Amino acid sequence: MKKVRVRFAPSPTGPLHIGGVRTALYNYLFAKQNGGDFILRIEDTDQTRFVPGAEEYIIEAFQWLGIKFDEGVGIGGPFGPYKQSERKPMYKQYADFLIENGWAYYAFDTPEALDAKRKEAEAQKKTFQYDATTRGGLCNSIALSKEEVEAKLAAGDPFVVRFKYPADLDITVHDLIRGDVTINSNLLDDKVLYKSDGMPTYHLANIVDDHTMEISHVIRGEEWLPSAPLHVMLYKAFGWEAPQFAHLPLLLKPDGNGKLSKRDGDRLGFPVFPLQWTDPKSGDVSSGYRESGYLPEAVINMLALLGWNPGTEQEMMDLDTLVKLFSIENISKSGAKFNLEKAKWFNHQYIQLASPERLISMFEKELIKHDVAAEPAYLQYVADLMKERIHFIPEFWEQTSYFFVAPQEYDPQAVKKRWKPGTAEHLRKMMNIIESVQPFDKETAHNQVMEYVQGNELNMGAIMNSFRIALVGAAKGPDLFEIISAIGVGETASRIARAIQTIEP
RNA sequence: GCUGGAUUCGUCUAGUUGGCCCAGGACGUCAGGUUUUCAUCCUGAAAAUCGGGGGUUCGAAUCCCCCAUCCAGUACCA
Repeated sequence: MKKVRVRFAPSPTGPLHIGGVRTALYNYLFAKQNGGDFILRIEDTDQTRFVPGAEEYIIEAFQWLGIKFDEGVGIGGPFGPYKQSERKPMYKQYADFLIENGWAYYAFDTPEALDAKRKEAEAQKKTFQYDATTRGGLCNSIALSKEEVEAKLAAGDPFVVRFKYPADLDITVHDLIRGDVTINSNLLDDKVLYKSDGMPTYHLANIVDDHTMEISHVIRGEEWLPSAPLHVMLYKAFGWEAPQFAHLPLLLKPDGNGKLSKRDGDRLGFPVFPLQWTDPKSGDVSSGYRESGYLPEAVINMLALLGWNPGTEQEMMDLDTLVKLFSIENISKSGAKFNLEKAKWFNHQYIQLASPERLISMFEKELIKHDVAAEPAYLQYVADLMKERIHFIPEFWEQTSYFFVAPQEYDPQAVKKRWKPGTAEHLRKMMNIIESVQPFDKETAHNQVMEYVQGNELNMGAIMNSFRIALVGAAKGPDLFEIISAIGVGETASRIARAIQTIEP
């Protein structure tokens, strides 16, 4: 059996879309499961859409995700170059081969002439199609005489090469996910294979590269399904064995229908890109999963389950497990809507699973952003206490800042609800009790304070929350005596004093 | 418009050869519990007449036919 070789082939036209990441992930899982190779090819045949930095972005994104390529741009390999612009010289001969064998022809029609044809057809509520019925009336090597064609070529007139579909032929694409898909060639138009700038189009470059790189399986987005018949015909024209095809369902926007797009993320508050991206032209910044505080394994797990499942009820799967369990048969046929809540849940799960070392390292990085430093042992203590409340990495600061710095303000709603006349006096007395516990012990302190609260028949909820407001700044957080134990009795006393002064001036 | 694809709880989905499905799990939602608060956590509940309509069958989410809706493609873009 042929060795499994799959590729991910993005265009460097901007940041990598999360749907593209899923496509790459499925390719990777399939390759690794079958002991095959996973290749990164850059499809930059459209020079007008090239965006600087996009290629580097793609490589960095996969590095972050832990998805490794065996060959390709940035790695090298025996089938290089892996960038289509660098393969430019080799495509011409394949276009020529097609022309020589009657599978393609030269077309000299200007874009303006074709536009006019399209508008004309549109006016009659029809669609203009460059095909067997219209070829004869257009400016190409089928309609023109041999001499005219040669004269045009000799004169250096711009031309494209178009594929010549045989008339009335049923073309069947066997898709691993959808089964056989058949379409009649009369409904297809003669696609441009080779552009007037001397570059192949996607279709030609794709087939030539997949063949010469010995790709065994083409796993790509569903948007390619309509052009799959062309690809099948191209393999046939060249006399090459076609790879197996699998067209993945689309990733849909969470509200309504339709493909997930860049704008949806900005609108709905979740990233559409793995890494943050700054548009080099406009300067617009799009958020990324990494910068938003997602763990790469959570992103991978969530993405894997958007359109696939292991056939069991297992949901938590790391990359290695995914490699073992993945199967093309279990890929669903319909598009999947992105679900922010589930993504959040996954991230929470993976934060709970993170090793203490990793937790501390993430924690430290967040603190540095706020110019705060702390001993690893202290970080460890706070992390153990707080990690189950954290969903995203930035919360390592947002949820824990009071362990490092005194609150700068007090939640007015909480104060209004919990801070009553007499509160200050009770806090002072409780503080005295806590200070009298020598050496400090959180359980002893807790018990003695409880005695005071009960002995004075105080409202537990009110009094403890006012204490909490003083330490935290809001009515939230873990056990009070854990906080006191962490920040120290001295700091506790000064926070109490400060709260009283601020709230009851 | 044309062509192709898709259609099970709000969402992701299980359901592959018709009966074990008056449809299971997860996220979310709601209720209760735990807690001094918030979050977490635990327990429970509601939630899909399987897009609709016809068949076939003792029996259909699963097979057949028709319809509807949604999506994709329809560029010298990928």
